[in-house]
Parts: sequence; C-alpha cells; structure tokens
Amino acid sequence: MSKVRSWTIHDIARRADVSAKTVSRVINGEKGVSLLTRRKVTQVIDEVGFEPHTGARSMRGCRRDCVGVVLPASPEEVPLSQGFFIWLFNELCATFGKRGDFLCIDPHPPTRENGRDYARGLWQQRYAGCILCGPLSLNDNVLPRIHNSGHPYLALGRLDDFPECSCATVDYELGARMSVEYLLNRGHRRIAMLKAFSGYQPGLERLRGYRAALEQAGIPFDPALVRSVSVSQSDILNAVHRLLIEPDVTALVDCSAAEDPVSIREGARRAGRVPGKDFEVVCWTYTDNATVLAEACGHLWLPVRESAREGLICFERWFSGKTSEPIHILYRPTLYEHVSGLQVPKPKPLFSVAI
Amino acid sequence: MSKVRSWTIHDIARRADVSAKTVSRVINGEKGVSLLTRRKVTQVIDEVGFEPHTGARSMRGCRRDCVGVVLPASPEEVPLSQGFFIWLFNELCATFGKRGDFLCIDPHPPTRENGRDYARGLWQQRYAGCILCGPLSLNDNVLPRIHNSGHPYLALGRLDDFPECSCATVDYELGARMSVEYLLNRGHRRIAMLKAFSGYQPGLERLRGYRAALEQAGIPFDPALVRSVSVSQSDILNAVHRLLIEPDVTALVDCSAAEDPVSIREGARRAGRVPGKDFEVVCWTYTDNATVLAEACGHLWLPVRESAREGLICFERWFSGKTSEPIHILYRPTLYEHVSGLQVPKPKPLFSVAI
DNA sequence: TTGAAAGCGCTAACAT
DNA sequence: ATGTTAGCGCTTTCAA
Repeated sequence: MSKVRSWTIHDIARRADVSAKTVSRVINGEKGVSLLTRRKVTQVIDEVGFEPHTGARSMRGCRRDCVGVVLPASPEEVPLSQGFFIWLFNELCATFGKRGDFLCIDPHPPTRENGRDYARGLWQQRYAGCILCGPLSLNDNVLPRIHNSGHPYLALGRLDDFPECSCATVDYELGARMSVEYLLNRGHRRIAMLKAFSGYQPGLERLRGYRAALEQAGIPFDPALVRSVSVSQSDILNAVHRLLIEPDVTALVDCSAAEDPVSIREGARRAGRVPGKDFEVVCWTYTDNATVLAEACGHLWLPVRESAREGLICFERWFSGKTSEPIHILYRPTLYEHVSGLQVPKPKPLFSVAI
Repeated sequence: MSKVRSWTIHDIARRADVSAKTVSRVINGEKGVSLLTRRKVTQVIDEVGFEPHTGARSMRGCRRDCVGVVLPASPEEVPLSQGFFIWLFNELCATFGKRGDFLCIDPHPPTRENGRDYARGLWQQRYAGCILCGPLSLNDNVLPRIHNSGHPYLALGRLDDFPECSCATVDYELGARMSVEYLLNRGHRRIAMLKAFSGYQPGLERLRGYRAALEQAGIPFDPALVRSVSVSQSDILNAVHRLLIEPDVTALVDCSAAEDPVSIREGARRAGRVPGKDFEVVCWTYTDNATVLAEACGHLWLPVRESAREGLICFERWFSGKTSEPIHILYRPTLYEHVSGLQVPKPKPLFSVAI
C-alpha cells in the first residue's frame, strides 16, 4: 500500500526548467511548445525514463488506452475453448497492441451463486470499454447498465431481453431451425436434440429454432427429445444413451458444443445404435468445412470467429472514437452435407495462429 | 477522452447523509463506523452500483490489486507455446482471481529493433507488480530498473548480468551439460547441438553447458557443431541436414525447443541418416516422462511449469505484502533414458487444465 | 509560447 | 464515531 515514489511532471519540469504544463503539453503531443523547449523536455523524459501516472491522468477525463476483457459467465458453467481463447487473445493483441493499448482481464467471473457484477472494472474506470467474451445469462442485468453508461463495448453473444445490445454473434436459432428442417426433409419425424448452454441465450435460441421447425412441419413438440448437457463426457454419453433408447427416435442434432464424437458413439452403442446406420446426426462445429463426427449426415458450421473478428474491427473503431454506434453483427450458420474432412489442428506457438 | 460521469463517494455521502470519509471507511472495511451507518452506506452503494475510481485511489498510495503480465521479448522472436500460455493464464487466474485482482497485459512487446521498455505499465503505475513471461534478452537493461524500483516482480527466466534478479526458471546450462556428458559416456566424440534462443539467456546457457562438458572431457570445442535455429520447420530441417552431413558426427542434442520430431527425421534423412541407428539423439522436452522423438536415446525434461508454479506462489506472497524478498528458484532438469511414452495432450477447455 | 491555479475522486492525518 | 482539510499527479481553464 505504501507509495513507491516515482517521477512526476513536476520533477521533469524542474529539471528542464519549464512549467509542469509545458511537460504535459509535450507528453500529450499538444502544440504550443517551441521546438527547442520540446526537445529539452523530451531529453529529460528519456533520461530518467519518465512515464505519466495512469491513475492521475484518468481523473480528468476517461482515457481510452486500456481494453477490458471480461467473462460474463464463469468458464466452469459456460466453457470457452482453448482454441477460441487463444484465437481471441491473438486478435486482441494484434488490434490493440498496435495502438499501444493495454488489455485488462478480470479473472474473477460471476457464477450463478455469487452473482458478481462482471463489469466492475468498467465502473472502477480501469478501462474505458470492454469485450464480453462468451454467452450471456438469461438473468443478465449488467448489460443494460453497460449499454447506458455510454462506454464502448462488444458482447460476443446477444440477449433477447436487450436487443439494442452491441454484439457480434451467430444466429443459433437459425442454426437449430436449419438442422431440424434438414432432418425433416430427410424423412425423420422424431428428432432428438443434445442442447448446450441451458440458462444462457444460445441455449434458448437452440430450443426456439428446434420448436419453430417442428411447428412449421406440424409436428408436436416433445420435451423428452431435448436434453440439456454440459460438456462433460459422461453427461453427453448418458444423454445420447437415453435419447436413443426410444426406437422411434431416428435423428439427432448435436448442438452440445462439446465437439466430442467419442461420447456420441459410445452413448449410441449403449442404446444399441450406430450413427449413420440406425440414426442420422447433424453435428455443429465452429470450423468451416469440417466436422466432429465423420458419420454425420449434416455438418452445421457456426462462424463464431468470423463474426467476432468483424465485431472487434467495429469495436476498435468505436473505442478509438471514429464512430459511436453500437454494433449489430449476426452471422448465419452454414449447413454442409459433406465436408472435405475432419480437421485435427496441430498445436501452434502463441501468436502464430493463422489469420 | 470526454468523461463519462459516474458515482463518487460524495454522491454516496450525500444520499446516505454522511461525510465522504465515512463512505471511504465503509468501502475500505475500516473500523470506526457504527453498524447502523455502515448498513445505511452499504445500502446506497448497492442501490446505485457504486465502485470506487481506481485511478483516484491509486494516487494516494500504490494499491496492489492488479498484476502486470508482460513479455520481455516479442513472441515472434522468442515463441511461447500455446500450451504454456494457457497453463500460465490458468495459474494466474487461479491465484489472483481468488483475491479479486485484475490482470493487465501489455500486448506491445519489444522487438530487437524498437527496443521498447516492456515495463512501461509499471512506470505508469497501472499495476504494482508484474510477471515477466519468457526468456530475457542478453541486452536487457530494463530488469535492473524494475528490481531497483522495489515493486514485486517475477521473471520466468534469469540473466547473467543481473544475478540478484527475482526469478523462477530452469537450469539450462546444467541441462546442456547433462545431455552432452550422457552422450560422451555413450562413447560419442563429435556431438552436434541444435540450439534455440540465440541472443537470449537460455541460448547462452545451452552453449556454456555444452562447452563445459566438452572441456571436462578434454575435447576441443568446434563451433561448426552448434547451430542456432528458430522454431521454423525449414530452419531445423536444414540445420539437422548440415550437421549430420559430416559422417564423424554421431550424436545430436536437440535443444531447439521446437518439439518437432518430423523436421529432425527429415533433416537426418536428407543427410542419409536415421536417428537411433546411425546417430544418437538427446531430446529436450517440457513434459515429464515424455519425449518428442521416440528413437531418442535420452530425454531431458525441463520442469519449466514446475518452477513457474513455485515462483508464482512466492510472487503472490510478495505481492500481497506477506514477504518482501526477491525470488530465486532454479529447477534441475532430469535426464531419462527411457520414458513410458509420447504424450499427445488432447485439447481441453480453458480453466480445466489439470493441477 | 508559456505558466498559474483549480479541481478530478479518493484517502491520510488531523480534528471534533 | 464522524467530519474537515490537504494533497496525490495530472489536465483544463484562463491569464500573461
């Protein structure tokens, strides 16, 4: 808590024999300083390695030199894949590193119990804008406050209750509808769904898309055909087992977000089924033209990174004051009947993730 | 730049009909406030969602509520593996998330050209202590300034020129010596080395260990047997090719840090050699009881994560004021003749990395 | 072109 | 137990 004394503009001013305001002018690149004075001050600054105190600066007006990176939900409840995180981190470094900005991460995300305010760093004015990484809880009440604060922000997810939210995401509802319609067209009538993100917006969208497709086909909704799962292997395995035990179920939409073919196969096996033979599967994936289950009859690509990338570009513009509008980016999923092959990405060094 | 007005302790004070100092006492958990007053103030704070302004707080004394995470070298020059980064990030979140601290990342690392001051965030007083992630450049002149500033810090690497540096790392010199001695004992006389981190401390240590082992055995040092490589495949492949083209070279120490068996085999093939048959290899790895090249006759494990973990524990104590001593942690490598098998880690969700 | 003074939000030191 | 005052380092405003 005790202060480690360091250089101030007054120290620099004394050394350079000018006023503090002149030093301030120099470090902010303001005009109204003669070339000679500017050089003198710059030299002293370099000599002693002076850097202005961020806290003091932040008191007069909000400086946009630090971007908050925030998890609206605990990764234990809503997992973020390492691949996506690394990718996102890489994008953030590329975008904001170039500008000389800092990234500030709040490593203390809210859980369902603690109900923490994930925007605390914004209220504390640690950063002047933030990226919300990951799905939003259906109970979220922080988002409107962020929005109304006027700070630039980008949610990588949306919220029914707050459509004006600045976001860049993928239309999961459409994805679910496309998946189910595709299976209906292939003659299936009892279609099961392995659904992730229960209690979060993407979970709700999945369900809504599923119901919409059935409704349009005039098929009544049976809640027993939809199972919420976490990404745990045993959870998925059990859910698949239970769903496929009913012989009338001839199709499955895997939107578990787990990208886990082993558990699906094993769950099916325990129900005496084989994917691609007894029943058909549509698998969701985050990679273009790839699948997690080779036996699947359909592969739905969710262009999550692509939407996030465009969102970040817009956010950067907003953050740097070039625009002042909330962001609304919603990408459509793509359904592939065939893909060129399963991609198993080999490990790569950080910052070398391909663009 | 324009200020987004938000709540201050004065606003809270007015609403709660107390003085600003009383509000300050409440938010800092100081005594000298009656239970009734405290409750009244807390209620107003919760009502409006007040959070104290970090910048203003930081002006009175240095608050330890944010940890800097800093790259002393550009990852383009000195790669950090994704696996290590994720692991480190996970450790940092576990350690400092629990305390409610923030992490501040400077995504603008220095390159050899720009010579940027990687500790700028510390001088700007964005954070009160920092972790230097990755090897230190032999030209480093920032480290002594950090050290002398009195701020807590931890370098995940050391520096000959500054032995008092607070660090947690692995003894690469010993690793090189062990590797070469092992090969000497197996009867080899001309031992080649694939060396990483040229211009950085771990590169220097590798070379020193190599020379020390030869010297002890009375074998003259031949610079042609040591090749500096980056982690690029073609670089390694070419270096192996060139080294093995000389028929007298019967052994190779792979301390390229690339963990890339394919390039070693291919480089050998082009020189008409087969690892484990024509020549023997000692491979370095960051994983215990594992290897990157099954044909290797020796596997040197560098317990980098293990040293970093202990370092972080010490750093946390220093950062939270429980101690005030620099950290000196140096782990010994281990040489295995046989390992139970090649580990190909399967992808895991972020924050679920095993402890 | 340059500088003096006031004040940002908070807390330490000192009253009451 | 509570309040007043001063001042942290900087930038804004206004004056010279």
